[in-house]
Amino acid sequence: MYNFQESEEKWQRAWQEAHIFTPENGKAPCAYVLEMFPYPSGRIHMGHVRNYTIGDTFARFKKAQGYRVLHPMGWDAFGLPAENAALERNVHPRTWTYENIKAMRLQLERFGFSYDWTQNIATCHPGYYKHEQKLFLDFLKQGLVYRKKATVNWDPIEACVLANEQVIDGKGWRSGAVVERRELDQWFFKITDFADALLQGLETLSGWPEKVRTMQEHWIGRSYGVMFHLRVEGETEPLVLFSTHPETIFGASFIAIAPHHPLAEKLALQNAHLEDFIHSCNRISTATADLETMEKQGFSTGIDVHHPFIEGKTLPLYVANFVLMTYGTGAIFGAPAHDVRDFEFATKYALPIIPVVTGVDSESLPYTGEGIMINSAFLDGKTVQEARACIISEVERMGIGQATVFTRLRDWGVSRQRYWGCPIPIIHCPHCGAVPVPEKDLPVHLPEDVSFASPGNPLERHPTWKYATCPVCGAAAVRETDTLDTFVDSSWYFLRFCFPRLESAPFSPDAVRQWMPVGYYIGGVEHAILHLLYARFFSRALRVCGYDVPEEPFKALFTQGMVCHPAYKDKAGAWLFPEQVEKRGDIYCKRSDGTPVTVSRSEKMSKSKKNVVDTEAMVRTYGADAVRLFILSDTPLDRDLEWSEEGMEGCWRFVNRAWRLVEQYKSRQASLKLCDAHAEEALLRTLHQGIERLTAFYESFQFNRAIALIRELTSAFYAAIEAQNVAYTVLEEALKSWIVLIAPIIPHLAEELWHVVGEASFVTKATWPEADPAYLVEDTVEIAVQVNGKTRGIMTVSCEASQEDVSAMAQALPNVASTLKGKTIERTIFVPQKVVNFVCH
RNA sequence: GCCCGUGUGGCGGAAUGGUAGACGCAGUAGACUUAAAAUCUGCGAACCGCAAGGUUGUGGGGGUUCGAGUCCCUCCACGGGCACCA
Repeated sequence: MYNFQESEEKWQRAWQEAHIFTPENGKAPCAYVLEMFPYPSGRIHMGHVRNYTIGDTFARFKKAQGYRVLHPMGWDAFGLPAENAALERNVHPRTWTYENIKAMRLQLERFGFSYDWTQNIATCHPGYYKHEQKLFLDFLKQGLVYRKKATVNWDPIEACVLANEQVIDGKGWRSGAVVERRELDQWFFKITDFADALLQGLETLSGWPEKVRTMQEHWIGRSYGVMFHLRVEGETEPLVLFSTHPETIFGASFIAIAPHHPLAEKLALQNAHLEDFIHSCNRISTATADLETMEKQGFSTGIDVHHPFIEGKTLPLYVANFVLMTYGTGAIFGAPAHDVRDFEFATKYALPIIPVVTGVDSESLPYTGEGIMINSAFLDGKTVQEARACIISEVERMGIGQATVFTRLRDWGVSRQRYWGCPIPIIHCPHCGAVPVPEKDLPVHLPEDVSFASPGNPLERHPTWKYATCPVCGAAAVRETDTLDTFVDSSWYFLRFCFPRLESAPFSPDAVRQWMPVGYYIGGVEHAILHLLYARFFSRALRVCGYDVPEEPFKALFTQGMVCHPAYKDKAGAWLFPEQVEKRGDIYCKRSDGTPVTVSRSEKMSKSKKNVVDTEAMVRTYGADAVRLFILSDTPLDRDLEWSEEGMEGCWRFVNRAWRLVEQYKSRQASLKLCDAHAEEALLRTLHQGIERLTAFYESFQFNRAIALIRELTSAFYAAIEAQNVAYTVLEEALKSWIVLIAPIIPHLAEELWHVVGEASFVTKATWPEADPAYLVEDTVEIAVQVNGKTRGIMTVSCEASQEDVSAMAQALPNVASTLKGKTIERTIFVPQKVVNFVCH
């Protein structure tokens, strides 16, 4: 019986003691395999296990293939949960975080992942964030960081800023206080400067899933249109509009501006009703939800705006809640006949609806398709496309505007009014303004002695920390008390991970040149936009600062699906853990009292629904290898995986079966002397064809298919041992290849077996077997015989067989002959080694 | 609303336009055992048939092709992303 506990512990210790996972020097090609590093929440969940098993299997495969592999691990250690823990349990965020790191590292070590734990990084360590502060200052020097007032969600009770997600129905998630809009000075990264580059870069990322590229494309969101200005009655300043459909301008029946448009705010000074209206829009726009059901509302200002192309015509000016200040110019013209949103608004306020494209009756409004222009003066008779080009050149000729491209992407606000993050290295001087902390004074350390007893940012309230002198003029000044968004930490960690590292610089240029870009990046699809976009921005920004890093940090990306399980609820409606439930016959019952339980469909494991499986308990019961095997079996990695206890047990059985195979071989070795040349060749064929296909499956991350094939190989070996017709010398060599092939997935067992077959070194250092081409070509092949495309028989023929021979043989098959009887063959389709098809009537 | 993805046995899934259902789970029969567990071997889409074999079958409908799970059109269901984006 295989003692997995003993074996797994033994080999994990041996690997670490031998520093087997530290990248070696040498000339071999490099492979940088990286999994998205975890937030140290305290527990490893199945999602982590899936993520890291995928990466580890691939890293081990590449190592066996002779690559120098960099496969690092670390901790994305700053973040809000640490502060919440401080509030709830009166424990320091640092203590909480490092304790979690310790606990999670122990859990990860039990899986035997090929990390060099001596090279572990936590982003909350000053040795990490001091470099981040340096990068911030580099960005500042290059004008990639700026400060501006921005609107935030302010919780008046907690005295802090809330993320949009923390605002529920316009109230703070914790305090329940009505959230206010406040204008605060905040730091921004100029990601919009790179909108074009980030968009174009996507086209080069052939190793990324199409889906992720599309999501980023939409997130950046380009609109091609025209920006032009109009004269507003009674105003000296013109009003600037943006439109992607300028050709519908002759169908315009109103102008609408955003509630926070400067003109709206100016008008509100003299109009209390308008002020009220703007105020009512505020309340709603802070609450993120329910935009969909929100009713369109407008406030008629009574002011006229002059139509740009129709002399003497004016359009009424509205302030409307559906116009966003954050997109375009915050002002639009409404063409109700050809825009769903404008149509709804015009209907509500009884504004004219003027069709300007043919083929439209009142039923089909609003119409947004192609057609011929009407009611549009000089555009009449043109197609929509032609009209668009025409009106843009007309706008430019008249000097009232120009063709413009707008992006949806906003600059990245990185200020967080939080303690547990990287301090922003800035000193605010009453005379010199915002002054960078000199590099020699880095890092700006987070103070240890902070209190969470009262609301607000502890850095703000600290008795001494924020007081400093201005590095320029020496005057009394205060430190920036905001810290950086944690997404900044994860935007460059993969550069710091490059080995060997420097203490004196954020990353070593030599190491980066050697390892970057990350060859294989593996993680959850939930990071498809923010993290991956920010990291791509960082690379480009670093280049602007003179760092030699590749433009695209991740060459190939693999996004794994979620780990799912049904959720259970008892009669009282309380969630139950899977182990509290058992199946009796066809119904699910509570284990404790047998009462029936309702079962939901399988969904993402989450603590709140208790549909979680404890990773430690699984390792204890089945061993790391069996869990690794299960989590890679059956389901392709980009799909959601359904956890099943039965499947888990099946994998445990396979681990034991693999162990018994070698045991059985050893016990029968002495009697394996007779050799049947045919049987031997057949086994070697199976093996070498297996090597060929398996290598391709590993390479393309099709681990589910790799495992199916490994099982087939295993069965073939069992059959050979049972038949006793292959000499042990041949069999043993074949078994050794097989052990190397299974090692990336179940490394502990493989090490153990490697040892049993008499090898002294590590299988983890063994070389990947190569398929012998001699065994890959077959003499004969099975081909299908079809009549009118329907398969009527199968026969084995020589690979080189001619069409004539194959046809003759095929027609002689009894079943084929009877089907063909009385029919005339019109055509014979022959695809060598595949099929012969008789077309007849 | 827009964009993307998925749809194959009881279940997870496999299949360069060429034998649909590899491999696993659950099931079932047999071997071993006093018995059970474990293990090993076999069977297994549905319908008709004693069998040989036949018919149907990859969400629905249509098309291209000698041949379609695979390509094209269309509809439906589910999942995900974005969303008053001008």
